[in-house]
Amino acid sequence: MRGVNKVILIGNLGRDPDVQFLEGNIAVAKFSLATTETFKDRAGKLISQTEWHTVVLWRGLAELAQKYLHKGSLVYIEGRLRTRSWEDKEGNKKFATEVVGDNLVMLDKRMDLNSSDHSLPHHSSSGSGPGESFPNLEMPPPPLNEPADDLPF
Amino acid sequence: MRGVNKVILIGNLGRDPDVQFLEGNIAVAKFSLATTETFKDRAGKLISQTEWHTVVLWRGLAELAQKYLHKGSLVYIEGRLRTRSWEDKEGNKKFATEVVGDNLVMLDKRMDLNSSDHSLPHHSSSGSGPGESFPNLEMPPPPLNEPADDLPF
Amino acid sequence: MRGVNKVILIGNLGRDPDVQFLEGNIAVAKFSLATTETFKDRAGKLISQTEWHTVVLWRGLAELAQKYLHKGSLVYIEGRLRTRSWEDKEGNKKFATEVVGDNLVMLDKRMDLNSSDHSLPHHSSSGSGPGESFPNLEMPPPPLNEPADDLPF
Amino acid sequence: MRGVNKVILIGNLGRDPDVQFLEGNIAVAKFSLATTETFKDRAGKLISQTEWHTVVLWRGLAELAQKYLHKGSLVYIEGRLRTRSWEDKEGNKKFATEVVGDNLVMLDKRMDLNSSDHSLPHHSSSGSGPGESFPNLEMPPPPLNEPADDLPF
DNA sequence: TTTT
DNA sequence: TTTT
Repeated sequence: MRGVNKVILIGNLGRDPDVQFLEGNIAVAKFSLATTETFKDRAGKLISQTEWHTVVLWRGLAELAQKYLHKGSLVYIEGRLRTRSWEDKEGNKKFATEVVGDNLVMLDKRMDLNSSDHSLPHHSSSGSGPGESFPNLEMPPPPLNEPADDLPF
Repeated sequence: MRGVNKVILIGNLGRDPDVQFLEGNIAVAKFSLATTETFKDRAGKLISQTEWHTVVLWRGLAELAQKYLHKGSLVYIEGRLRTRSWEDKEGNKKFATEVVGDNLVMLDKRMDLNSSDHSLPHHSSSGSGPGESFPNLEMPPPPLNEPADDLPF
Repeated sequence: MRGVNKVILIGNLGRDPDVQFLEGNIAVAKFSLATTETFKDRAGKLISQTEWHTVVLWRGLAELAQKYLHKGSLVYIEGRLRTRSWEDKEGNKKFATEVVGDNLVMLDKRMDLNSSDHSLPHHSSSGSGPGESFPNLEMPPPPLNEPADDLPF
Repeated sequence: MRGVNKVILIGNLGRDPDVQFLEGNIAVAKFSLATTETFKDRAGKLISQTEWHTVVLWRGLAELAQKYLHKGSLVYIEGRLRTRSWEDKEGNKKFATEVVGDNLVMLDKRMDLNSSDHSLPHHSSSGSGPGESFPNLEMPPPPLNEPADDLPF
């Protein structure tokens, strides 16, 4: 391949994720993410600029989103751009550009997953239950689990 | 600020850049960029997937684009996502997501800018000639860096 | 230029930043940053892997670090790799690779800077004072402050 | 996980890759990569700054490196930082920071892998021939994407 | 040396 | 529509 298509976002969810299950029980989550960048303009005035992104997550990441993300959550998303187009009922050509995430890092304190106890309550509006043992963690950048320090160099 | 909005693309221009000059002689360049990623599907078949992006460059970068980029050019673009919306004449809400570039690296051989002479002819789709000696490819044998700048550590 | 040298880190400071001022009152901050990635190995076992990085910040970013960062702070750092080498007193060749940051985003709740009130206490060990009015915010990726939506396309 | 450790490089190999095979026939490639960034200093003078990185690739990527990369090759590398430490024979503590790559894009024309034939000769420093028709540079006129996959939105 |  |  001779191409790269990469997006990196840190921002807050505008609403709770919308999660659906396709045939085969494949989860798809979708939410709006606001990234706000602050800088000084030429006059030295602090300018805050917010951009809204549509983020789409599949499978394990979608299930994580369903369980742990909600309106206001701060997340890091790494993914790629994808533009879809279609015609609405009036025959108007429509475009929508989305960020298809393949890595998700939750940045809210309450949402850390590094602990071995994953059943903490988490400020969630949707609720959850026991036994959230992350069978689907499936973090995308596959380990590779190299023989580490026996590098022959 | 608590946000990040970053895009990294490597791809080819679909057409020559469209460059305009706003009042104040501010250059704005716009072009379509195709990023093609190749991967294997579950059956092990090589799948090639092309995504088109609208890239917008301002000022100096737009002028570089005008001078050196053309249909087919391979470039690295680093920038941020920006979605604009408007209503067309029929009153339909329209959206367009663009990548506003704030870094540009030309990856075609003929387009190297490391020389101090930026007035080379370009737009050449094939031709070459003498003097393509790429002295900077013959780089000093690996490391051996200098003893820092003035870092007090 | 035909090169890219970019690093993106999210992690926690191992200690309070070490900040020094060079002649000309130029601030330089240095700290260790731990990035922890969790993934499943082939056996499905959750593996947590921590890497330590040396981060160096200059000028305005160094001053932000001094004021707002401390041991444990969660930050996003964007920068570039730089390897320095020297000989110690025994004449041994030494190398050190650092991440020179040119963007910093504080991800701890208490440390948000988007508010207009910047004098909040912040769990800091070093303390601060009133009137921290961010004269040096100087976020690196210069605004560019484009004439926005009067884009001629 | 609450960490990110990501490196993105574009540069030229300083030497042919050094490839070794560990037990289990696992390939490991190692090479030096020079990234050169050009910018203007305060006096407006063009400054060119080269940084050398040690890149390590595993398995399939190492095999690609062996087949297609050589001294001077221009590549995009995406990976993560890893610092190893050890003591040399004299008992001196040594450190080495490497970029462990998990994505590789070859940016030299001759090295395009978009074809399904990966067995091309490479190591050729100049020659060319028939069949370099790059049909994928003649891409379909911009957008007009397909109506999504099966996304339920 | 961090974080959960 | 978020966040501070």
